[in-house]
Amino acid sequence: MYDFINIAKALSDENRVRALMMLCKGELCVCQLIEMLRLAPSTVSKHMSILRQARLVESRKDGRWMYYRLTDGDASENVLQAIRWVQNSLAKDKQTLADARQVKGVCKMDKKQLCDCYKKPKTKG
Amino acid sequence: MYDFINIAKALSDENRVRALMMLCKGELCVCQLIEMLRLAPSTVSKHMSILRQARLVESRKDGRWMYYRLTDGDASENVLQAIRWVQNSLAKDKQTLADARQVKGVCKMDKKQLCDCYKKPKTKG
DNA sequence: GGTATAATTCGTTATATGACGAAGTATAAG
DNA sequence: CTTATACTTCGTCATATAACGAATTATACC
Repeated sequence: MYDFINIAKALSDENRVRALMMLCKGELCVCQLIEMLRLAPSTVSKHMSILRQARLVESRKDGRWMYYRLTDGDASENVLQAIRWVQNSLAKDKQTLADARQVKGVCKMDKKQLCDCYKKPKTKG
Repeated sequence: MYDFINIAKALSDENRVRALMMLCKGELCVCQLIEMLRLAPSTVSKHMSILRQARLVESRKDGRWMYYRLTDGDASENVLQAIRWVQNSLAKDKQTLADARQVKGVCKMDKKQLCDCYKKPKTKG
């Protein structure tokens, strides 16, 4: 029950669900998620840790960069079912589609440049 | 997205999830849910209205009694999938099994007697 | 009609959550 | 070794949520 509630809570915030959907096409770095969600680094980090605690995502560290991806093989059936539910429910969602479009561009950007963005006082719009 | 988040929020409270699971075997009256959850009538009523807003349950009024049941046929695929996810995740959950056992007894009780219970200052325990 | 009653709505309170910036940690670069 | 940097943790604040009892609504019974 506790695990279930944890997953449901993780899925009850729009920014977390957006992040989760963005990971459908492959792993993303925190700085890329920051760029997409337009939230403070600390906020995005917290969101991702909540998703990870719920076992919905996994992470790997590559140097200074932290990558998050959807949990796959080694996930419990309940987690997998939850992920399928999110994906089915939001496959045609407006925000999801817009994010999917935009994330492609973000992936092409140089990560160094990306990280510089959120240090300046909100120049990028 | 809004609908999805609404469902996830509805599922992120243990008492609401317990209520939902109790409805798997058939409809229940509010007074029966009050007895099971051991919460104030106003609290239970609020919980059920949240579940209804999320379209996870439907209700019918029979005289003074209000019955809630799981949404079935006329539900969206996303709602049905959410319900299946809850059911699969919690089929073997300890709390769920205990509730299933207890709810049988509550269903056999006289509703009038049941409703009297929560008017007295917490005698039943 | 008036009273009792099942449920809901309203108002209040305590706690949980989401946001941020500052401080801290771990790794890369000089 | 020192500095820069990508991310996380911590502390704080505003808002959301869950709980309750009081007041209200809708229906049954007299």
